Amino acid sequence: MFYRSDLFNGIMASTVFPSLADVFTEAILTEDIFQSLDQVSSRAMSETMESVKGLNENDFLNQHVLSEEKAEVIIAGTVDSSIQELTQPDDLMIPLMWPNVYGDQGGETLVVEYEIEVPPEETGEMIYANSPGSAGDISDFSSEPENDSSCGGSDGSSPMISYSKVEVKTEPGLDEQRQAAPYLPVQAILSPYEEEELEDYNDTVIRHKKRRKSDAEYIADGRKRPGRKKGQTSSVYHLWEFIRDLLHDPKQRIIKWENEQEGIFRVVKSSEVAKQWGNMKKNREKMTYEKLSRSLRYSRKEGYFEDVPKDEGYPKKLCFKFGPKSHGWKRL
DNA sequence: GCCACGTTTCCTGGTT
DNA sequence: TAACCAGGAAACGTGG
Repeated sequence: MFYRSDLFNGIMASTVFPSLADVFTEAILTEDIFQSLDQVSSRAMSETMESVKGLNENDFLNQHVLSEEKAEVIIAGTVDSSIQELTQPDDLMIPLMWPNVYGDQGGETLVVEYEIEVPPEETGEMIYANSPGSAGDISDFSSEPENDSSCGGSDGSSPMISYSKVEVKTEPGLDEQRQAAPYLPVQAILSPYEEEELEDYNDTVIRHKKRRKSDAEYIADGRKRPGRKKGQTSSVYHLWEFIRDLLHDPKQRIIKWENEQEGIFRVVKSSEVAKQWGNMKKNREKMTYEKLSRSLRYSRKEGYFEDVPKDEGYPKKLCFKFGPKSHGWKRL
């Protein structure tokens, strides 16, 4: 079973359609997807470019269903375990981080940090792909990079990418915990070792931020200063993504589809959903369904959810519908 | 430090 | 009466 967001949003959307760059590292959480991708990992990326010809922007969103056969053709070209230099938009096709989170492979995880800048003359504006820490980006628990060639070299040049490779050991028992809650991102369940590594990593990020170039340096380079722009979405794990991933988990019984084709779902155990959302956000016991539903109403205002059609027999309570700004909830 | 986003928290009032 | 819904207001955490 393939989910649209898994196949497209995370890997190719921003390549073909720069306007979709904000979903570049969308969560790839289902085990099936990892296995499928691994089996085809050696195929050339050029096949991907051939495969996506003829698709339009809507094919990467939630409006249409692609056949599984077509999806397999597309993902066949998307995976290449090698790290290559990124110098132009098409190079974004390279999978920038590809962890071995499936199967028992000793807990090794390859983490690749990256930063991509597309020259203004090619797109009319700068594009910044999501950085580690975005939704579904499991590199959050990575250790401090061993080889940080991050942007802004000492010679004043501006490298197109930076990356590092690290190994993370999985503590005994974590696999079981993660299997018990497959709808949660990996970073939701961390070992003490990984928590420590995460702190180190965050410290590194803070130090890195302090080294950011000045406005004058960016102007001298003929570039815009990086930063969130109006309308640019956050890369944190959102409530609608949490609910979507819950619905993708066949084992859970706390939320269910009322009409999957329409994106209408119903909360079965409100307190349990709130509790798990609280755990996800490190909010623990403080989260309640009252607060969660308030967030949900705000999300509805923003378009991530929308009103459930009246007079169509849906429950009046605890029933919601995904909105136009959410995606990946419909199965292919 | 500023700013935008996406909540979180608290609240009042209404509905089922 | 409990549980849920609706939305205002302000604060907060995150990340560019």
